[in-house]
Amino acid sequence: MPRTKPGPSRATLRSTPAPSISLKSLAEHLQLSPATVSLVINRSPAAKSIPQRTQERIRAAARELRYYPNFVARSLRAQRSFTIGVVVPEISEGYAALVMSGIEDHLLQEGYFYFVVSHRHRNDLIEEYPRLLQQRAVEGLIAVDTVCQEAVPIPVVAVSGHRDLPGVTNIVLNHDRAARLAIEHLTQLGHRSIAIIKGQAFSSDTEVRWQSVRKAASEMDLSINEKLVGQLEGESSSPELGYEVTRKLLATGNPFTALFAFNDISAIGAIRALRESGRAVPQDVSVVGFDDIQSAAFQNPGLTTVRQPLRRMGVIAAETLLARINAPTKSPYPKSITIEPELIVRASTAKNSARP
Amino acid sequence: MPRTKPGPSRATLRSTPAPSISLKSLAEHLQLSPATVSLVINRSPAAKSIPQRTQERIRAAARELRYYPNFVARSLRAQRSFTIGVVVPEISEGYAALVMSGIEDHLLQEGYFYFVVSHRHRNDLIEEYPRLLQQRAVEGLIAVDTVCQEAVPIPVVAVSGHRDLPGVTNIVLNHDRAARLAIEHLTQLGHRSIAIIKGQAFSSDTEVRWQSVRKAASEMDLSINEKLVGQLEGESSSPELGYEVTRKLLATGNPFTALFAFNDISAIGAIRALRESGRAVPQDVSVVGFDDIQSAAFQNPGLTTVRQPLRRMGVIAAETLLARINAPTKSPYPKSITIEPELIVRASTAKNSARP
DNA sequence: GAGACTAACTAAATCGATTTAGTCTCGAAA
DNA sequence: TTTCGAGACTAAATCGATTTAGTTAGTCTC
Repeated sequence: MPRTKPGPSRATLRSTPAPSISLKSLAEHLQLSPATVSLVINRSPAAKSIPQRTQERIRAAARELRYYPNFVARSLRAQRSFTIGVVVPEISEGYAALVMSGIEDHLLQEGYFYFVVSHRHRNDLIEEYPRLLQQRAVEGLIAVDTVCQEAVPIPVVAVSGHRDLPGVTNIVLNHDRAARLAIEHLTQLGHRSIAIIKGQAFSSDTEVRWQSVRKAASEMDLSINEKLVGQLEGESSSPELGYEVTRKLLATGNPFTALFAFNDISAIGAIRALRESGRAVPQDVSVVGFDDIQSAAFQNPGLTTVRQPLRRMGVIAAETLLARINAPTKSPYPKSITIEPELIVRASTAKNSARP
Repeated sequence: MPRTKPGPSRATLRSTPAPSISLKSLAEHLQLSPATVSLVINRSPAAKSIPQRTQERIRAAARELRYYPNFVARSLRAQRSFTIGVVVPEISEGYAALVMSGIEDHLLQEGYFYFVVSHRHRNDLIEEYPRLLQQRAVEGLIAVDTVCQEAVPIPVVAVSGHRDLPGVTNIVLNHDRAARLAIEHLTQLGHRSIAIIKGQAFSSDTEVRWQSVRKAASEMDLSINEKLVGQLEGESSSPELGYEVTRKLLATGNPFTALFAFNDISAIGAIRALRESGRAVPQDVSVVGFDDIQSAAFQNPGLTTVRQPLRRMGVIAAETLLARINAPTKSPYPKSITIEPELIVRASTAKNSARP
């Protein structure tokens, strides 16, 4: 049975407190036909035979009676909604919020609005929401850190997407470069025993980044001790997760002088675990985060981290999506766009002081 | 001239890659009229005279041909959009993001979607966005930490709103209680010289909270030294602001053993400034924040703070708004709903060790 | 066999704007 | 005096679904 949601299944007629008059009543008031008024208001080329005087009169009346075209009627007629759907794992996370802020910037500027839905890693919702959004007539989708399951018939841009799906443009960080920046920084400081915290299995960046880290390490003749590799576990996005992994890493007894965390949040948790175990950061252990979220700079010590230009990635996602939406159908589109990371050195990393 | 945005002013006809067939074609396929099909699909009471066999046939075909009712057409006819507008100062702030996450939870559950717009404290946008949202046919508005300028003809719920406007339901924290919790906590620890950081002038909570603090202080026979009162300045929401004010407070030379910040973000900045000046937190100065954002717990030391149940406030805002939207017109609605705060004691406050 | 009912549908209006294909009037050219 | 063209509009179809007020055919009743 087709889903009749959203809203109560039988749409009930309600009298909304009429905010605006209709084209028809405006036309009546002017003693003209709706057609004429519409042509003038939309500055259609077909209005060129209508004398300036009449045009002025129409516009004046529209202003005076506060006529605003009904957006829904217009959407129906034009088969366009000027609306985008944005799918994120969780709104209240710094990562998604920053990307969204970039998305918003560009979309609103171009006259588009967007719906946000967050799936909290629930697979049923990841499948259902794109469908619901399509029923809501969105013209395109932006998926943030979310692996889309099936192809959809509208343009999709995935921020940190990594699967090569038809119809999807992926915006990806240059992870090879990101890993190299971090590892290089640490090795240059003299660190050879580096612990790594991988992301959760469900995060779309996890696998790619891990490969990049291994690649960067081998390029620098650094061997990664498997005993020093941990993985975030759990759905939440609190530093707690990083704290737990780090405690486990410490518990194994394998010494390390540096730690590269999957993201800033987990790096913050890691620092707490290290402190509790009596290790000072950065004197005993250097810590590098990832993302450069706002509070990274205001940790104590300030967090050295690999910055992802998240806001910028949001803007690019929006630009790319609108370009695809407004391009002639079936014209080619980019399958992938690469973004460059940047190393932000703060106070959580220092020269290795352990004797060699 | 009426605003013809959003979207290009002349709506252009585009062939969206047809994702769904229309009611009409489904009806043709079934050799029935659209009316019949509609009645059955919507389980309208008027369909009771249609035999079960036919109903089954219709539903089966709908499923098979993947018929989904066109939402825009439905909206137009029913004069309902099942869409809400949410106005926030800035998406990427923990405060708004948490409230939004609560809003979303409830709205989606009830079959509503929402548009988000962020005004970044620009007055022109604060005026324009509610208008644009109304043109987009939203059925109600939730304003987060935003002072609405003029009355709008649709239901509005303001989270942390404080002005008594017609048509607006305010969701407010019990600031008197919040201030008392913080001040009481500090005085019980033996603090008598307490510095206060007020919020920015544009924040809707600033004034109310300040009055509550004065009231709480006088109730506890504590006099607030004007020299120990600072105010956040600047639009950004980084700890930098709290850092700056605290430096100024320290520069005046007036001693204090405790500090009550406007929010957690500024408390974090304050702690940094205190440290830089050689004061340890909490040994030399106790610090209390406000909000209890996620990272408050993971500061070093963990931040003692007054928790606002932000997520919960979002849920309540959404509930209240939907109740108003679906209530019979002109029925009375709550002007104000009060939320209770909670003191979360962590490690940034301690007994006053200065000699009396 | 007329009238009353009921079951099983459907025609058509409606929501509000857009747009194509006209219509009507007037002045000028042939 | 017809004809053409332009100027100033407008009728009506369309987008897709909903819903009221029917219609038709058959059954039952007295």
